[in-house]
Amino acid sequence: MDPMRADLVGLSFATAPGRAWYVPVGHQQGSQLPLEEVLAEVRPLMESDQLGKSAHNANFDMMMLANHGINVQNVDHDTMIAAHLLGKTGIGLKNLALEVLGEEMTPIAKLIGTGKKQITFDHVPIEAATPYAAADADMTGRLRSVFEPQVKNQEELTRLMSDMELPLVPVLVDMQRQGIKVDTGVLHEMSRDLNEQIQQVEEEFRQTIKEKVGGLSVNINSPQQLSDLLFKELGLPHTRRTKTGYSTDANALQDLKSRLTDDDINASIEGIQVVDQILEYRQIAKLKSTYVDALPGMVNPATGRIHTRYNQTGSATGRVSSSDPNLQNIPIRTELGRQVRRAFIAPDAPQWLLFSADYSQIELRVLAHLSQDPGLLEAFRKGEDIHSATASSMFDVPINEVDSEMRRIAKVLNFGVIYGLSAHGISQQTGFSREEGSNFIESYFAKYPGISEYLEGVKASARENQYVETLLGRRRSVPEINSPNFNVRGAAERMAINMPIQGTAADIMKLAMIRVHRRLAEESLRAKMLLQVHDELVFEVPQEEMETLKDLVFDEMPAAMELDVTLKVDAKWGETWGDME
DNA sequence: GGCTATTGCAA
DNA sequence: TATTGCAATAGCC
Repeated sequence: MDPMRADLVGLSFATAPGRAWYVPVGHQQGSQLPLEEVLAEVRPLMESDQLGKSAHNANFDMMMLANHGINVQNVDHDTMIAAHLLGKTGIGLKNLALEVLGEEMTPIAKLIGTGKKQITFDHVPIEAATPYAAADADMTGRLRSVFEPQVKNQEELTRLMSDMELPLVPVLVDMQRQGIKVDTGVLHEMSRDLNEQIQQVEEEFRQTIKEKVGGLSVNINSPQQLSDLLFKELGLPHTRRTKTGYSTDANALQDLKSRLTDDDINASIEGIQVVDQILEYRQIAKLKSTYVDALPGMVNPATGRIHTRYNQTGSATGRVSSSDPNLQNIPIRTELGRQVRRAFIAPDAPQWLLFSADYSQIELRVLAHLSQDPGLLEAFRKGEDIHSATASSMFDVPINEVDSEMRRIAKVLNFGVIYGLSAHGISQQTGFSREEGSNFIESYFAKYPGISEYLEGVKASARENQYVETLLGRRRSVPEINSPNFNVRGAAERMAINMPIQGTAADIMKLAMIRVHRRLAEESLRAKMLLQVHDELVFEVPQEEMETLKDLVFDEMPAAMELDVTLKVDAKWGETWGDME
């Protein structure tokens, strides 16, 4: 087999961890395949890859083969991207085959088994694997022939495909392969500390509830059991209903607490104590189970790094998502949480550092451009703090007389407008009444009439077309926009409002990543792009390249898209992701 | 073990 | 009863 054969088209089949097999697209079930030949060549390369069996997706393998001079194109992934652009969100090859082609495909589980007896795919005998590989190849080929013309039919989608999604693939793969270094010592130490704290809080919790429940055990991790405890045993005032009981989430518990504090009749030292203990337990337990204890197990022993997976076809708005682990939701807002970020480190500090560049208020800038609201545009052009500027307008005071409460409220409105605000949402976020929430919205739109008109326009267009789109024409279908059901329609309207804003911001970031990646290569820098967190890019960089990298991202990120407001980029750097300035 | 519900972390 | 994600635990089948 000639490794550079142009018609060897890569196709991921059965992603056992770190293992994908490649067969030419278009082969049908039962046809003769040169699978043995392909495997003979590809398998040793995969076995020898330094990252070994670390969990990765097909593109990871594709690029690995490309690095070894095998000219593969991952048509499987390309087809999924096309399907995604066409609005087929969140479904894989098997579902697409069923939905689009009416073909039922046998799940891999049938071949490799499940549970303890499960084997990885590279141990499946070749005779057994061949028909499955052929089925994947066949379906992918047929799906491509369905989707390709549909994409070509729409100029915007063709451009998104050729100028954005396809060039982004190798960027994401490089980031996945590079990984980020993690100091597991920091995490192990934290785990011990948190364990003690958890034991202590749980013990206090048991003491507090002992008299009420006697010998009965309450699992503090079970919302159902907590609901019974708080609202049946302790008789506390009800929170909002869920399907299984009363809500015990942090919001509900905070509300409950304030009612227990304010209301003399319900005054309950014991109740307040239990609620506080649950809240504290939850905070620590969440951190420990989701991050502190989980992350060390995700470090690849060969690289000492965590290699997240980036999903290019996972979201309805065009965002990239991250999994295994998700590095887009590592804590930062509390000091305890930020400590987790400190475990993400530069290699060989201080010769190397981590560097982070983020778009400042990208979604509000996008909104200013899309809505052309004069007030919002002007505020950005003046370079003002946007929430203070909004507060200044809303409350009719000079910007230097805006106090923190006014700014807080304005900030809620600015965020709210991106999410499709409601009077109720605003009241929840601000702590004011629904009535006052409604008044805030009214004065907000009075000052930003362009935003109001824009939102009405988006909704009208959505009702007409059943879809909304970003500035570059990425679409999201919103069929329920015309639902007679108030709740269903309302939800669709909020999605319709949010998608063009969030999606345009996501498009900008994708273009920026392609530009920055290209420049890093062109200038042969050792700096590497590691993470994307929606509006932020994280790099590792040798100190002597720091200034170059800074100039580079300040050049490329704002230039990703030309809007009527400039795209501002902030940067910070340090030895860990947790302490940067 | 697969599925749903609840909860909570990020932008 | 604000948008987009991913993931942990409980609890059911």
